[in-house]
Amino acid sequence: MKLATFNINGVKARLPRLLEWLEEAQPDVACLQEIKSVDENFPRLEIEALGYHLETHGQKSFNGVALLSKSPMTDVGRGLPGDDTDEQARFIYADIDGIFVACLYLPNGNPTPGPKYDYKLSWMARFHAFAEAKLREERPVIFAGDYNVIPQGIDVYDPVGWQGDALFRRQTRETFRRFANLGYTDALRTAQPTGPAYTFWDYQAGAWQKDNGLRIDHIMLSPEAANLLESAGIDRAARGKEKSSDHTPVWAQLRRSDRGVN
DNA sequence: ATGGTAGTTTAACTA
Repeated sequence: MKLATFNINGVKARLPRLLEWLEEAQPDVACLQEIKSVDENFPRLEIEALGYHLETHGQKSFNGVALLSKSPMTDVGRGLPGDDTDEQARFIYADIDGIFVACLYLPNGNPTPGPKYDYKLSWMARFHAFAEAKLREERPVIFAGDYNVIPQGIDVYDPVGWQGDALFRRQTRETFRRFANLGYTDALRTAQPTGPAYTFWDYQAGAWQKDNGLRIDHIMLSPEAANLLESAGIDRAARGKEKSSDHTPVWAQLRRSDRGVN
């Protein structure tokens, strides 16, 4: 199974790029973030025409996540548990071929300090609790998406300049590390342990041309899912196209989990 | 210290 995550930054503006990427990359499962669309306006027919089942959790103007899968999805859920007052559409999950797959768009958190950073930390605390509970099921679990977290200095072009930013400050990295240390493996860093592996380049200041990137899109695997990992990578070429998203897709290839693999 | 770009939506917010 090939699973990919892609922050598309607006499904309406990005539809041609999205369709062309799906046809080229042929992911079995795609986790999309920042669809910036309500469910009723999502271009469902175009996606289904490529052979995908589709589940969305949309919102007007901002945020919004979607799951695309060539296999049917069951036990679909929307929203991150733990706060009934949270109206932001940042989390959707489903069972796909025996694997639990969640697509997430973690809050940016800037400016910091302030209410937006507080929201980021509280969202991460709820996510930690969810991921910890999921681990106890002892089965393949995948959390893929835009984490808005730069895990280490190697994952940003200018670590000093970014040290106060909500994506990189110490508390953000520590909170992400505590989640990972529950037992979640970073698929991309398993395939590529060293060196820059950016997934985002700002539209501004020629960031793409200068390769001033960040690694903030991650595919995190439970131990049972990590056992299935064959390879992982970044579709860098997508970022260089006309009218591209400011993010580029990250993918992981996993063996099917239909047997008792240890 | 500000602005640089893009999407959604139409002045301002988010990133």
